[in-house]
Amino acid sequence: MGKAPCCDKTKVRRGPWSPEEDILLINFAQKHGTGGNWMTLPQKAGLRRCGKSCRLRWMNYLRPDIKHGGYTEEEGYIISTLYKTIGSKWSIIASHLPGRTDNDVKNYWNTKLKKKVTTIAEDTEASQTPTPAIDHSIDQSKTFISELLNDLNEVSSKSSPGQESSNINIPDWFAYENGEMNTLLWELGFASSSDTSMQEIGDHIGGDSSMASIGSLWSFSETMPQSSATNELYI
DNA sequence: AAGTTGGTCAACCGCAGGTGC
DNA sequence: CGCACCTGCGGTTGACCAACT
Repeated sequence: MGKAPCCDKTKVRRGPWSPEEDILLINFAQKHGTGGNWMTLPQKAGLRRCGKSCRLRWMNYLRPDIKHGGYTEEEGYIISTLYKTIGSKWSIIASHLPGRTDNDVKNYWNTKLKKKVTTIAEDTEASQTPTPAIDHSIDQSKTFISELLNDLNEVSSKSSPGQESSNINIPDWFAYENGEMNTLLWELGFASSSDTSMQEIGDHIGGDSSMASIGSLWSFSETMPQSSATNELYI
């Protein structure tokens, strides 16, 4: 048995939203919030739209905290780095960029960054010299890594409940001494210099850069498409 | 000036996962 | 436990616009 469609497509409006429709949705959201049922919202709000369409319009465009366009170099860098690290998990990537939506981030990557990154990769390959990363403060890098680890740990715990860290294959990079790790972090642009240590990062994360947290990260990363560059995936 | 091409981005589609009955 | 419904997500499409020929 096929899945029932979410709405009758012959009875709902489709395509671009008119200003009038936007106003109806905004007014309804301001009065009643959007926490209820999206499927019944259109009727209550007086909209001839599918609930999914209303949700998408609100989440991606009408929310008051949304930023449109004007991506900074910093944001572009974060998107590129996260994409290399976790792949097309747009919602996770967007959660690291206040005011940005998954759709917006995805569009920005597909239309601008993908080409840029490909070009840089080709240039780098041609010249055999690493492309210098954008300069970041150590604090920014630590915060960034800490948040990323939290997110990945959360996803990992959901995707493989009960998995013991002892059963996890520890990647090569984990065996790195601080020196190699520093270099790796620097190469990936997580640090502005080579003086960020795993201990510092561990302290920042909460005094625990142990096998368990790193291991859960690895168990998560095992489900990810592997990068051709061996050191890109594992942070 | 008209036609073509390429870039951008809002919106749609289908699927997966969560939840309640 | 199985089903139906709802939400969220990622991939894709298509309309619009600017740049180019």
